[in-house]
Amino acid sequence: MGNTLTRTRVLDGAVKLADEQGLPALSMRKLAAELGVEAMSLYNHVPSKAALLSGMLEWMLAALDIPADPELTWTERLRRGATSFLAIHRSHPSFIQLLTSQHIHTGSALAPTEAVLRIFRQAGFDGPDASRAYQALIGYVLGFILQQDVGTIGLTCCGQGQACAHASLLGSGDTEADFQFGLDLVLRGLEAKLAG
Amino acid sequence: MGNTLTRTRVLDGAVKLADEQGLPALSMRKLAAELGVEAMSLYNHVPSKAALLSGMLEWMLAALDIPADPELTWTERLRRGATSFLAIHRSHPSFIQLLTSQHIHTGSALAPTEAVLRIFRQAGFDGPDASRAYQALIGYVLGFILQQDVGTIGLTCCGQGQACAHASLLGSGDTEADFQFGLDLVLRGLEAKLAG
DNA sequence: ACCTGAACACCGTTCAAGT
DNA sequence: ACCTGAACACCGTTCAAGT
Repeated sequence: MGNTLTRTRVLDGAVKLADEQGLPALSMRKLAAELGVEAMSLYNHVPSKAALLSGMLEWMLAALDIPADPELTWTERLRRGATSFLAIHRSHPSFIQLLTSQHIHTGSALAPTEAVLRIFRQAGFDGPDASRAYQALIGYVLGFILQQDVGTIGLTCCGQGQACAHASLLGSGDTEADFQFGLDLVLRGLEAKLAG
Repeated sequence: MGNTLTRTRVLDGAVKLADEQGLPALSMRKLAAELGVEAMSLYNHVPSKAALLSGMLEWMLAALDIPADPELTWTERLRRGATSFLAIHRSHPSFIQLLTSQHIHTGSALAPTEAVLRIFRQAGFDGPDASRAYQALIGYVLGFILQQDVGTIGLTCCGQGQACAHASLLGSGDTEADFQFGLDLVLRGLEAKLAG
């Protein structure tokens, strides 16, 4: 039968479990049960839980698409890359938490960074400025996503007796438009930096 | 003797332990031992570990200073607020992780948000735009800090056999300057939005 | 080579008992 | 009112034993 336990089957199951029940609910024992196997069997395909989490992150990063197409302007390429990043977060809510807790140094994690830096260099940013441009862009993208989970959720309730006008204040409803607003801000700012 | 266990003493100890050994090392049992007490004694002053973590976050947020001084330009007030935020992260490495994992809805968490929104409204941003300006600014600040822990650390090593030029590529050494670079980008972008 | 089950050293938390 | 100790339901992981 095709039910042999394998590394990809373990990763698939782990991502599925995290997607459905959240990252805190993911334990080796629960994952094993979900796969109809004993907890210790997992260790034949993954050396530790940390390695499992890193594997899940790589699994998700595989969907990241940063176009290198020279027909597109550099801002357009970055805009699409950022949007692809946001899409991963939408499909896998644990994405950001994995990204910020798992330190991976494999090619699959470095490739995206190099791709973005390459775009900045081609656009005309020199060494240090390419690095800073990278930090500004990724900073915004990362932070915006983080806020959706923190800010918005955390602020749906109010202290004291005041009514809750805050939930609507932040996140105007159209998250996609909110995201593009700030993305535009950063990209235009970088364009201006390049011209001036 | 002044060794009576108290909520503030518990919070002080928890922050200290997290500062020194990292958030993952903070357990109710270890914290109790540090305070020379049994684990269950903590529950007389804090209802749960989640409440302890929220308490720690409020503890840290108390140091956040967002000036309201009308003598300062709105960009200067925001710049100082953002810098104060970064300073908290410097003193307490767990700050961001607590902020993104603990959903608090007390006044101490809402006050900073309202302060920033007030500054944007006074600057001339109307409802939805104030919200988006807020998201863009906080997004950058949050994301930049996150990167320091992720990006930089995660990328100090390289895949394959290529030498490690990446560590120096990102984070040009002067983190403060790197931070101000992107902060400037966002604030100038918002200024332009207001004028145009 | 892969799976299993018992075991170890941890967790947060409940509950009954002490003062 | 506050502290304690045993206990419960979990963790990740080691190790010896099975196939």
